[in-house]
Amino acid sequence: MDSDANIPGSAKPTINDIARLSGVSKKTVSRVINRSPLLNEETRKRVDDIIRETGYVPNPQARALALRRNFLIGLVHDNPNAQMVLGMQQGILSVLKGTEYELIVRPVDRGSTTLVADVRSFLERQRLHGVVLLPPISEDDGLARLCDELGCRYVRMGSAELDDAAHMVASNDQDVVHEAVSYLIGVGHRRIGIITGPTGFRSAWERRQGFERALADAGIAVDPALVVEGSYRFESGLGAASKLLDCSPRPTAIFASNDEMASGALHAARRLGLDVPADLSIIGFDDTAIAAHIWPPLTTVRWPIVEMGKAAARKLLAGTIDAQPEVPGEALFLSQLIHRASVAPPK
Amino acid sequence: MDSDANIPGSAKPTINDIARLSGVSKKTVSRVINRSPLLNEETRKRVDDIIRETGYVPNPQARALALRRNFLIGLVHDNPNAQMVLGMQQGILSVLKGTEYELIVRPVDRGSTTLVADVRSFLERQRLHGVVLLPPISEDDGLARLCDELGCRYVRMGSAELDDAAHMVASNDQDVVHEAVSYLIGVGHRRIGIITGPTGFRSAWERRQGFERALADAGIAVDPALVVEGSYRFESGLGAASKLLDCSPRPTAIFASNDEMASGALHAARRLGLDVPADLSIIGFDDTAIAAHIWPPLTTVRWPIVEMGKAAARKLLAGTIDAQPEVPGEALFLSQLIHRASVAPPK
DNA sequence: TTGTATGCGTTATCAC
DNA sequence: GTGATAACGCATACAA
Repeated sequence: MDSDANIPGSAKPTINDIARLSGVSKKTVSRVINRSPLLNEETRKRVDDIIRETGYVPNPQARALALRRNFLIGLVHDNPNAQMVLGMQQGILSVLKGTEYELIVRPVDRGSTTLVADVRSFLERQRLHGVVLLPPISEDDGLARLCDELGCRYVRMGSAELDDAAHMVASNDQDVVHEAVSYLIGVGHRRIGIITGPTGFRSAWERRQGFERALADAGIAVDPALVVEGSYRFESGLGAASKLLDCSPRPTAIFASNDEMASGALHAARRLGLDVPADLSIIGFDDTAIAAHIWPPLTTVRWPIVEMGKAAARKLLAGTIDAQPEVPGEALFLSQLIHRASVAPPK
Repeated sequence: MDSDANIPGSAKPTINDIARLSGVSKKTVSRVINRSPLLNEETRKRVDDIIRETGYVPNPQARALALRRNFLIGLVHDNPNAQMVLGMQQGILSVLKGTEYELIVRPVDRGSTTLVADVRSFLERQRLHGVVLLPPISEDDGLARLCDELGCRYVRMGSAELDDAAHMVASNDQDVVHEAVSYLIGVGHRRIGIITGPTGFRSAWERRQGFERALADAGIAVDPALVVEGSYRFESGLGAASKLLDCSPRPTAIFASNDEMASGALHAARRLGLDVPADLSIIGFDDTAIAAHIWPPLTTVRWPIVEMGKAAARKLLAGTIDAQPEVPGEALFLSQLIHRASVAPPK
């Protein structure tokens, strides 16, 4: 397919070439490109044919300048966990594929006092079509207001519904943890420990709430000694689990707020010569690659992260000519408990 | 800091505003922005002051249109493995941080017959400053030529030096695998199996070469039955290892061409009731999160992937005003063997 | 050393 | 329905 068929010098055709070749004005070509409704179907077709013949593609830079808006989607995050960033990227990109939109990745530093200012200058400069905000910075209402102020569409991803459906892609962390812990209780566990995520993370709070609610619903009091905070990292899981396993009586099960810490807990158990799941049951959260590949395979919670990425992109594209049918109620995504081999009844 | 200080209506200042405020022409302002050498130091300073006062930032869209070149770096890949994509991203972004460049991620499908055409239209449309090509598509010389033709800078990442230093960021896979296998031989192993990567991947070939060279150097013949191909996925590692462990006499050590397959091999050993490392030694490749978190912690090869990402970005930025000092000879990156607990002398 | 005129490729305005 | 003309904000060629 020679896309430069009618253009001498092999320069890429511009809107002017199309206008000349099809005997209409630039503006009319522009109308065809942008699917203007008030257009004679006949001229529409003629121009469209020329466009196809020449392989003309509008120049994104020129459009961006004229429209004061880029055809770019931003992924703004603070590197929470690799699995999440990559999964979201994958979901977003799969929706963007075939459209005129591209993905631009922008890590930020949530510790920085200039976070909002940084994002502001980024958005002002790049004039993005929209952004996806990942946790934990997605929990910052200031950023959402900033997007509104700058006229930049946004979708927040999070562990709870902290915005309206058009701006939110949420998972039901609290409920699924409730289910997981209830399952532990169901097979007979009574002393259950939790390794929480770090204070300040909404996901940490939601998961802990699910844990406590499950205990409460079963009439079990929460023993403060069985609640230890972690940082979502392997070492913190190792340390927290060691602490938990020092308690007496020892807990017979541990819910770790993510897989990495769960795998740390597994190591802690092994150091003490404890068999998992015979002596200690463990449930994680995330269903990362680790979960299925460690021994024993980890019972954990699977987050439909890629689907959430797709939903986020669809929300951002809503109303454009690249819009895809949006599934109604596509704001809340249900995580599910994946049963593997790290849970057994207590001895 | 009110960046709209002197601008009524709070519109962002343009080059015209700066020119007016500092009493010079647009062109002079443009020269200041682009660090033109032939400039009166005095006017330079005056304009610079105004720029700082107003918080003026040149509009990237307008620059892109005028320069026919965007301030964007592309990461083009075919989703080889999550660790690699993310590591490269991290490295690239850390170099791009603070510059005017942004990162745009573009997954492609190497199976598609239109791969080159797809990349071409992507590059033609986006007018990127440069691209980073990840394996396995980085091994495609056609893509490199395409970049040259389109005047798009590029850097290829790979397991061997398949381009000149300015366009290549390579790791020494063959040598480090030679080292790893020699180490196995050194502690006494004689029957060593290998789970290779899929045919057609340069990395697979390099690693296998390293394996065979190490055996040859030790005067050990390669037993074809001890060479099994995998797909770089967990299941293939499980299957390949099962095959290897079926041989008699059984191999006492296995080199798996990546961690995911190594972890599959670990599961295969466990199924047979074999103890690692007492009955079977295993070495992986990648040093992914899995490696340190499985049991026993996996001896593996660490790839300086983030550093390679940084180097790639630095090469792409060379010659720009955002250029960073480039370490000489920054084309070959040395992987290293990470000793953990999955290797022991044979019984 | 600095300024003027013009172009980059598209969209918006407002006529016809 | 369609078209001439002026933005959009910056850079380049060529003068001065």
